[in-house]
Amino acid sequence: MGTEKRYEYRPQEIEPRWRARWEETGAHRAREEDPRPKFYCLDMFPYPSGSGLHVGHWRGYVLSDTLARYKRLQGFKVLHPMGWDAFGLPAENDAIKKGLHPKANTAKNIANMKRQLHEIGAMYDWSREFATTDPDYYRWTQSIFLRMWRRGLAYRASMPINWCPTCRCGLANEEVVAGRCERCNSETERRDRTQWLMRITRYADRLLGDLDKLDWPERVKTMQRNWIGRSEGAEITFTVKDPDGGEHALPVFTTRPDTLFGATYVVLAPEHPLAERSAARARRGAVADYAEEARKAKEIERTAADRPKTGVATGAFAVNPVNGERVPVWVADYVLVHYGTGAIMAVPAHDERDYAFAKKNGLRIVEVIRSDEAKRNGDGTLAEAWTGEGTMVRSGRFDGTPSAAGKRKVVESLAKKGLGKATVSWKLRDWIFSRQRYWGEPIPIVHCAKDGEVPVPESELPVLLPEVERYQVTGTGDSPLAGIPSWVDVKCPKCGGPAKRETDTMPQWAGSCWYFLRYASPRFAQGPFDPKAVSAWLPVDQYVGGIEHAVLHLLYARFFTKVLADEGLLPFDEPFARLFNQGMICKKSFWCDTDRIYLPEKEVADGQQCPTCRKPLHVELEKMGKSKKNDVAPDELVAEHGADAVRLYELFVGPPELDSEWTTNGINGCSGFLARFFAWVHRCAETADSPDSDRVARARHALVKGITEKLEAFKFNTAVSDFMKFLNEVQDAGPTEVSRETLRAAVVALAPFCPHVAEELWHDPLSGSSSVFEASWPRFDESLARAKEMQIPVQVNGKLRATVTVPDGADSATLEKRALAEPKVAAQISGKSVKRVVVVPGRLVNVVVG
RNA sequence: GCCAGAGUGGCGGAACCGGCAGACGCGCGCGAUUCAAAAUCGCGUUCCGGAAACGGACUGAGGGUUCGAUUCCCUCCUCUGGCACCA
Repeated sequence: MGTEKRYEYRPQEIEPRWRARWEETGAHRAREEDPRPKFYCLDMFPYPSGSGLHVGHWRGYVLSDTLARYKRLQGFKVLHPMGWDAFGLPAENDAIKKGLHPKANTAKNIANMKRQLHEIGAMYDWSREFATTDPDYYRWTQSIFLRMWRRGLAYRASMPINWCPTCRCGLANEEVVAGRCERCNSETERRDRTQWLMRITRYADRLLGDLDKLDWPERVKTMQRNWIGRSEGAEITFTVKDPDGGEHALPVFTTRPDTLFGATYVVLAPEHPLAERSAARARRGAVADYAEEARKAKEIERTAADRPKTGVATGAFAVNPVNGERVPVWVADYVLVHYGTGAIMAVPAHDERDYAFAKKNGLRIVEVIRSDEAKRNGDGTLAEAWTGEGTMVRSGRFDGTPSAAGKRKVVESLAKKGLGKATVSWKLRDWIFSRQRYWGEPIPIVHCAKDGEVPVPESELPVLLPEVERYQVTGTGDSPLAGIPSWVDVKCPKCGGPAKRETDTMPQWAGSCWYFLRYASPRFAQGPFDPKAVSAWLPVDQYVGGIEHAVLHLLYARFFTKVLADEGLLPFDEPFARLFNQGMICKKSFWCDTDRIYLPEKEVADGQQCPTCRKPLHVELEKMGKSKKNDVAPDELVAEHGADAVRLYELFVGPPELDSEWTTNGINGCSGFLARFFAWVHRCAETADSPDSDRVARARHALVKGITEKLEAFKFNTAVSDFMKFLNEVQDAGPTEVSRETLRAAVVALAPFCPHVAEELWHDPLSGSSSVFEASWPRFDESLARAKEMQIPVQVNGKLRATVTVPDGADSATLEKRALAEPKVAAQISGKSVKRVVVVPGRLVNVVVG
């Protein structure tokens, strides 16, 4: 015990030294000319926030770094880059809050976050660092935008948009959650504005179909499938007469053409062009009022699920193409203008929403799909809508047809008359791509009275953001850029006449749609990326990040990649082969209802009371965050235990894909383990090299086997416990039982997890001449990883009664004999007849008695 | 409502393909060291009964399949996340 004191583990001394050394020697540089196979390990692009990293942020970074270093030791050339997603609303809002210019504020935040990331000890290749706000980068974001514009993928349209009254700007649909602004939680309104959109819908089928190619978590793929929302059905054309006698075709979308005979009314979305046009004169005012109300209604009210269905009759009638029946036309906001055709045929007997609406408004309910499973009233009428399968009835010549076959037959018969066709509808909508904000990439388009939209010539890119004093939103809905005539007024690149620059900027997502391509050749000046470098490094082999990007970023990045592939710039059309979503780090938060504030744990009085008002606090386990005052800064932990210990605990805290609770004490176990490991290696190295004893050899092979298998399976938490188990075992053995080879294997196996201490031990006492990361991953021998003797449990009727020790590989006969000879077993079976003995060699013996 | 995921000691969690439930760590208890404390080391630690030997119970609840179920099947409960009038 006294000797251990000599080998005191001092991470504060070891870690900065090795980080400086790696930096000096360029140890983490990814080199294209390296002949080894490549591995591209990427963290999701961080936004450099001003509030700094907490241990929750560390989790993903530690995870990806451990994997990257493991791959490196396995003989891959590893690309593990880092950079900054620095444009966008949060960056701008943060700057406004601090009264700084976003450019200065962003630079400050980047410097701070980079310093914090260094502490982790990750093998980032900082020579490839860039930010989306670098003109050298956004020049190419603008260039890619122009490629999309030329392909007709970027276009302008006037449409109702989500307007956030607090941020005073438009939001993409994806930024509106339950009718509220995702960032500030204000209720959003609808306003009309000319917007830039991306025609992502043109790629809907490929974005959906190619999900099958990806090694991604199933839930992320499911979320994307739901978001894209492919729905097979039919467009069926009804006919509507307006009061002036004009006839209008009214296509409706349905997934249930088999229920067409049960359509008892038709509903138009309030914004549908025929709503007012077709309304009877006496009803026109009511329809217009209803539409106006619906238009102004806040999104939150409109989408509330249990909201009662409202609507007005237009007084017009539509003709059902299958039987010529006249049914009333209604306008109701439960029909959405942007889905399908913005109009539906209502079949109350077989659709819950139509059923509710029909009941409320006294409309007819006609059952046309017969099923014994349907719930009925005493008189045999439907007690609720039957939405399942059944047999067609009251459907003319289709009577008796099963509904599944009926879908096809009805459409076929309509198609012959040109009154219907099979179609596919998508939930996915085009992506609103413009923001009325200062801090984003200017959209490189010039508006000319004569030539219309004119792209800024490539040679004039980037369109730089002007340096300005005021960049706050105007509140008029225009970008602050609109208020700078010297920037806005330009000559038309085409005709030289007076023209104006587009003043909208791109959304934050823009820069993160292709950054993973730029890392391959970050300083390339002839294009967004060097095709050679991109084909050498891409696609990304392992992408690591939070689940919050399951749909938006990951869908947009896939979209951009497909467009660039169609441009002939990429030899692949999916950017991220494999995806891993780490769970969140949580911690208890303390909320005082009276004071309406969160309290940090250390200010909470005994008995979980508020220190000021003495009332009990709301205690909840929540995602760690500064705003909830439950964040833990890594700085103090690093100062006390070292980065390696923090890294180890980040992995040990729980299964990486699940949320885990951070406990302050938990890290002690990891830090203690490293101290013991450090001393153990030194102590063993002191003795003359001796061969491994049997148990040490076994422990080593079991360790390497365990770590290798667990890293491959992303089971970082149990990999760490394998290490602890190993040390517990070999510590029981004396130093003279341990070979040099075992020490080397253990140190290399630790290196992905705790790179600093592994590097230190590799050099001293193991006298490595180059970096431990130049070593190769240790091999293991399955047979040596097994113990020579094993304990086999013996059960009687499934209950454990004894354990016998037998040599590894003992056969069934031996096991049975030994088991029955066991006194405790004999006692249990005496006086009973042995019906059967189940022997599983290497596992157990179960004696069945009756 | 629909679709995922989860439910195991005081706590975080482990358990290969159906084979000793509770690995590993935290916490706690006892002991060593210390003038003392921290740190460190050793031993113990699912629960109930028992001084102990030992016996019994136990993986959200209930049922089923099996020699044997945390693991497979059915019914139900709870929690978390996503979607939510998408016709």
